[in-house]
This record gives sequence, C-alpha cells and structure tokens, in this order.
Amino acid sequence: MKVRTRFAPSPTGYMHIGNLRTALYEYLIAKSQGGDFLLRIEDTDQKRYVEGSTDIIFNTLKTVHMDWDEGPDIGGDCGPYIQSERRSIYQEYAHKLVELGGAHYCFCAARDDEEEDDETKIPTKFKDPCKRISLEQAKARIAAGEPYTIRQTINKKGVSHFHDEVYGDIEIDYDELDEGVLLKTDGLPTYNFANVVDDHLMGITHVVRGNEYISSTPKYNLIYEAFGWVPPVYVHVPPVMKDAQHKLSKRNGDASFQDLVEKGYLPEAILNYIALLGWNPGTDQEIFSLEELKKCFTAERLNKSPAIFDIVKLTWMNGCYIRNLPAEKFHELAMPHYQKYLHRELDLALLSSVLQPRIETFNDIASQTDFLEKMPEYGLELYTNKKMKTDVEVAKKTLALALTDLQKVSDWKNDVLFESLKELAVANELKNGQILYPLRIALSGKETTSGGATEIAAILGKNETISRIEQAIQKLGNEK
RNA sequence: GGUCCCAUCGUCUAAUGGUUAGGACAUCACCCUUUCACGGUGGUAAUAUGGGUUCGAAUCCCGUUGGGAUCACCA
Repeated sequence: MKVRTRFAPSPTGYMHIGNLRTALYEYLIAKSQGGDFLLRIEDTDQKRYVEGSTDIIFNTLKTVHMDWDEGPDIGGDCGPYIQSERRSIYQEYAHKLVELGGAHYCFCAARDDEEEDDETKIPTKFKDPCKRISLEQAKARIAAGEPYTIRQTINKKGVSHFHDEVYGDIEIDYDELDEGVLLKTDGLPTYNFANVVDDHLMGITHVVRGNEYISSTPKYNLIYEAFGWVPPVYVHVPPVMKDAQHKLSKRNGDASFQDLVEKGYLPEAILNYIALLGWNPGTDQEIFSLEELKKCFTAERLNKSPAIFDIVKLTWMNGCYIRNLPAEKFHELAMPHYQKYLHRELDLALLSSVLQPRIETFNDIASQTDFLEKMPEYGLELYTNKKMKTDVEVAKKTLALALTDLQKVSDWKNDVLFESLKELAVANELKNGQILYPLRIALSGKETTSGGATEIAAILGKNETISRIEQAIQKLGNEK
C-alpha cells in the first residue's frame, strides 16, 4: 500500500518550529518510501483563524522545498483540502456514527467559557443526561429546531491498547476517556472528529503529531472501529522545547521559522537543524540536504524525549551552510545587507570573500562592517599590543612609513599591498605586525576585524585608505 | 489530583546486557596566522536516585525523585 502522510496545520498564525519539524517528519516518512505528502488546512475553529496564515504555511513549505502532492491550492482526488469546505461530509458521517452507536445527540447548553472552576465542569462521562435520550426523541427535538451537538459515546470497559512507532505499546483505560464533542453547535466538527474522518477519506497511512495526542488516541481508534475503518500507523513525536520546562511557542515570543529567516538564517540550515532535533541518522553525519534526508530517514530513529532548541548550534550549522555557499551566491545574499548599511564606494566582491568564512548569520554583516562606513571613536591604547610589539611610538613611525609606501602603490590589490608592506618591514628591520597591526587600527579603529589590514585597505580603496592613515597620524601627534 | 509519557556531558545525541560510555555544538588550551574567523590537535564534562535480576546493567524489572502531557463545543 502506498504511504500517504499529511501535514494538517491550523491557520492560526506563524509557522512554529515544532510544526515545521512535524511537517518535515511527515514529508520524510512519505518521501523515503515513495509515498504522497498532502497538505490539509484545519480551520474548524473560526475564532482562532488568523488572516494570512494559510499563505504563511504555503510559503514556508515552498521555501524549504517540501512540495505537497495534494492540497488546497493544487487539488487532488480527496478534496477539498480545507476543512471548512468539508462541512457536509462531517455532518453526514457524524449522523452516521450516531446510527452506528459510536456517538449520541447532546442538548446540554454550551459551556460557559468564563467558568474555569474544575467543579463546575460538566462531567461528560456517564453523567451526560443526553445519553439516555432515545434516538427518536432526540431526532424530534432536532427537528423542532433545538440546538445540539454530537458527542462521542464510550461504553467500552477495560483497557485500550495501541501501538506507536515512537513510544511503543501504550495502554489506556477506557474510563479515562472523555465523551467529547464531535460536531459542534455551529455544525462544524472538532479536531477529534474531523481528523479521523479526513485521514480515512484521504487514505492517510501514517499520522505524525505531537505526543500530547497520545492520551486521546484510543478515542480516535474507537471512531475508526465504529465505522469499520483501519486506523493509521501512529507516530507521536515529543515537543521541541525552549528550555527544560517550556515548549517553544510563538505565544512566548519564541522564534518562528519566519523570524529565524529574518535573523539571517538560511532555510536549508534551519531545516537541517530541526531534522536532527529528535531524530538521528545513526551515523556521525550532521549536514544533510533534504534529498539526503529523504534517502536515510526512518521513523525508528525518532526520539522519545523532548529536545531543547539550541540557537547556538543552529548558528554554528548556519555558518557551515554559509561557508559552503558558492561565492556568487553568498555575494548575492549578502548584497541586500550591504545596501542597508554601506553607502561608500567599496570593493564589495572582496568584502564578500572576507566575510563568507567568518559570519554565521547574515545579520552579522552589520557589526562586521560598520567601521567601513564610518571610523569609530577609539583610544590610542589600541596601538599598544605586546604580542605584535607595537605601541603609540611604534605606530607613529610605522604608519608614516606605510603612508609613503602605499601612496606609491598603483595596483590597489590585497596581494600587492601585502607584499609591499612586507618588504617595507624587512627593509626597516621591523616585524610584519609592527606595520600591519597599527595599520588596521588606523583603518578600522578596532582591535579585531574581519580580514587583515591590507584586505581592509583593498576594500576601502586607495583614497579612503590614505585619508584614514593621515588622520590616524594626526591623532597620534595631537594627543601625545 | 487521576491517567499516560519521559530521564546519558551545559545542549543535541550514539551505544538495542560485555565500549577506556562515542560524536557534534558550546567551553578551555595549543598550532596555523597581518588581528579575527576558518582549519587542525588536545583537554574539561554525562548514564537522576535506591533496590533487584545477571558472571556482567546506561541498557531488563520495581520503588523514589524530577520533568512533561492530558482531563475544552482548541487543535
């Protein structure tokens, strides 16, 4: 039988990292076995609907190249793929379930949302008075226009068993199960019902979802059973955590996929990182393209325990991806950042080659290049460096030497500049660092920079370099 | 609270009864080097706890502790 999985998000806002990881696992389970991956929008809760979130879902999946085989935008044999458009299907099946004895009509008034007190909760199990209403009576009340819900009927005793690919065999007592609402007063189904009906109708073979659904899984199996349907393979996955106690959630302001992309992370790196958050290949390999993941993914290597999202490791991995980018691609991606911060005439191609091995996210560009735009304020103590054997006096002397030397250079390239200054050092019996270290300070006002002194000079161009050296010499003279 | 689930370095994890408990990130040291970064080498660092079972336990069983989930006309 062909493997079919589905990603079934609610359009309630941004794409969370945990959601994306679930989607990835669903995608990989299908694609590793030549199966289908479908997209279904679960918008049965009109109150939580957020405008535009469906597009975010589409766009996110597209940017990470997780293409779906059937979905709201492209259709398929099992449409529609938006639950609010499947209303009549659920109603048909819900009433059918009542006939089959798996559910009953309930006329209890809608619960007051204000009431939070545990004691005031309507105990749904055994005490639902509507369970005792005969089918004929119930139908008559409905015909009379009385509002109703359809509630699951659970009469089974004993313990329910089911198998989960990640957690193994789970046992839950039927007494623990609530007779939840399946079809709401508004005629729309709850997740508990829509999910089962859709997964069956869409031929879903593997259901991947958060482990918070483990305890309600027996309820879903009861519905499958009542209809005579075959339940899917269950793959419950642990949550992605912010820290040991809290799940990662947008609600707490934790980073969403979009946020990370805006912070300068590459979609491929994010996807690679989250793939490994709760799954491992059984080898030491850590860098995976989506294609590679498709080849080696197996649900057996999914982990049972929650994993803390570690931005530091993601940052490292992003650095790996940045370094592996073709130089032109890096330059292309860096360009918008340059345009944002740098307005002076600079050798941007050289800047890119200097930056590529050094930055870990594109947002690092700002702090790495600020001095190119404008010399920062700095203190003369920067010129003193024990290892480089420099101090203010040495700097005064070597900057003057460097100035006259550089003024003679016409082919303004890093190699040329470097060779020239190296020869200058030899000629004056100086260490390279005694010329180059003060030069970097003079050009950047910083103790450390991306790239060496001559690279900075090459990026800045001859005029600006000469000008900055002159200013530095003046500063050294004045403040003596 | 009832029920279910989870527990290896700070973090992500490997080791499906026999390993000096391995790798990666982070961290520290050294090397490379015009600073920084990259790269290289090495170091620090873990089986929550108490009992079993076994010749032998991170691994199997029970208890304890800690954590999470669930008990909605949300998903």
